[in-house]
Order: sequence, then structure tokens, then C-alpha cells
Amino acid sequence: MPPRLRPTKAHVARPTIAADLTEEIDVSFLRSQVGYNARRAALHIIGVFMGRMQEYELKVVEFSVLSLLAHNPGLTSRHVCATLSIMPPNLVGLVASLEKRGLLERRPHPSDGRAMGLHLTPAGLALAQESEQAVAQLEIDATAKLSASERKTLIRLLQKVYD
Amino acid sequence: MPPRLRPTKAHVARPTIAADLTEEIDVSFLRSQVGYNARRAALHIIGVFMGRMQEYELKVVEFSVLSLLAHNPGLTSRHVCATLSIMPPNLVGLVASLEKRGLLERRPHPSDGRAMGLHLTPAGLALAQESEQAVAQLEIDATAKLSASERKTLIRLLQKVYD
DNA sequence: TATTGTTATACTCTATAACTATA
DNA sequence: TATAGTTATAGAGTATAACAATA
Repeated sequence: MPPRLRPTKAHVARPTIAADLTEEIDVSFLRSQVGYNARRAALHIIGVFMGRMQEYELKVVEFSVLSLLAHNPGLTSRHVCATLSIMPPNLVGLVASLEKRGLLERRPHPSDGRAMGLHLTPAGLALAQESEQAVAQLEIDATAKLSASERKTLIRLLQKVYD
Repeated sequence: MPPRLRPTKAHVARPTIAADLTEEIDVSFLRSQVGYNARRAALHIIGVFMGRMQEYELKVVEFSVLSLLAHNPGLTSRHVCATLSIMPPNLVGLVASLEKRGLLERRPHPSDGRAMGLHLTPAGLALAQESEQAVAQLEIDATAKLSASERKTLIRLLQKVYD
């Protein structure tokens, strides 16, 4: 082992406490857990998402609803809630907001008087398609350290966790 | 293709709208994105976490702080915030709560009068060790569909995303 | 002048209870 | 009796601005 330089005031720039000791902190236990890593990775990607999707004025869940309806016209609120694990009361305001923006319409369900079918307007469908393109690109960028093959493996393993 | 039974009221139990059509909904776009799957997987594991960790009265972030301090005694608030991506104002109440429970102590930093070193008490260290065991087991259970090898691969790929 | 820790506060997200109208 | 949608509200979780003490 080579002799270390003496850590005198002359040598080091007197780092403040938190200097770069961050890297020396032992996070090995947390990093050995799937939950911790999945949460960190999700928050990382969501951070990139929020930055780029401001252009479309879409938050994460709003985008999910829009994309889901683009591929499944006429879904009811209950379907959307069950598919995306949203609590019904929390979907109400979200749908109202999208409706107010002219992106979707609530039509009475043909055979069930209680239900409302959710349909994207032409503007909503256009936004869904545009924003899906943006999300696909943003995801590639936010996970740039992954090869296409690794990305595919990662998705498969994540689905195995929650499916 | 075999002839289908007529879907008359006599045959089917007249399912309500949302019956089990949930499985026929097209979620292929969302499921092809890393962010969507990482968020779903993280929420799944956190759900299991919250259920089982009630016994220790520890929430996700509280556990992370406790575990981090168990392995790194004397860390400052700033270190904890930087390591776990917590905003300093949000750590204050959390630390105060753990201190009030007798799990940690805030000691003046030896060389920096502004900082406080965070140290677990014996009770805090004991709880950290117990709860780490519980978390390790809960993680195995919450990701039971994964083999040990797959779990390892998943963690490696997730870290590649956010590191 | 910059940093640590703190207060106060606001904003977002999520969860619960209760109601209505329809089935 | 159960379900779809809604309202109102409460609780977490997270974010910003501003301040005092210290570096």
C-alpha cells in the first residue's frame, strides 16, 4: 500500500463535512433489496418524465389514462381504476380535468345506466399518440445505460414481481 | 373453432360491466415501458412492506434511515438526505419522531458546530437489526416468483437505471 | 459567501366514509 | 343486495421560501 498524503490543511481544501463522503457511505443493505432499487429507479424515470412531459401538460397518471383510453375506447371508470390501481374517487377529478381540456368525453353506457364510457376526442387521441412517442423516447434516454436486451429483461422481471 | 354458446340471459350470469373484462384490456403500451413496470413493482413491494412492518411501526423511509444509521453511525442529516434523496425539511420531523421513540440521538458534531451527528441508541440498533431481518424475508415473499438468480439480475439492472 | 439545520407552509398524491342512481 | 360513479374530506408524502447559526 502506498503511503498516504497527510491530510493537513495545506493538502486538502478543507472540505465541508458532507463533501464527497457520500460515496463512502455504506448503503449495501438497502441496495440488496428489490423494493429499494425499484423505487429509486421508478423515481428516476418519473423525474425525467415530469421534466419532459411539461410540454404536453401531462402528469404520470394522466398519461397512463390517456394511453389506456387510446387503445381501449369506451372503457368505464371502473375499468380504468382496476387496470391502473387508482381509487375511484381519485379518478373523478382527473377525468374531469381531461374532459375540460377537450381530450375526452364521458358518454352514457349503452346497456348500464350507472356507467359512463370514456372516449378520447380526436384531440385527445392525437395527444395520446404524440405523447406516447415522447414517452418512448424519454424512457430510452432515462435508461440509457441499459442495452435493448437488458431493458427487455428488466421489464420481464419487473412484471414477474407484480403480475 | 367450436361454436360459442349464445350469450343469452339463460346462459351467462349476466355479469356486470366490469366483470372480468379487465384481463381483455390492452395495456401493451404501458407494459412496454420501464417506468410503468418499475412503479408497479415498487408499489407492490411497498404494499407488502407496509402490511408487515406495522409490527415495528416503521414506514418505508423511516426504515431506510434507521438501516442507514445502523451501518453508518454519526452520519449528519445532510448525508442522510443526500444518500436517500430526502429533502432536508422532510427529514426533520422524521428524525424528531425516531428520537422521541428513543431510537436515535442527535449529538453535536465534533468539528462542525452547525451539524448534528445522528447515532442510534441500543434500542434503535436492535430495532434496525430485527427489522432488517423482517424486510429481507418480506422481500423474498413479495418477489416469490423470482429465482435467486433473477432477483440478483433485477437488482443489477435497476441500479444501472438510477446510478 | 456558502452550508447545516430548521420553521412554516403549500402542493400533490392517496385513502376513507358516505351518498345517489341504477342493476 | 351489490355496483358505478360521485362528493367531501382526511392523511401521507413531497416541495419551496426564508431564517439563524456556523463555516
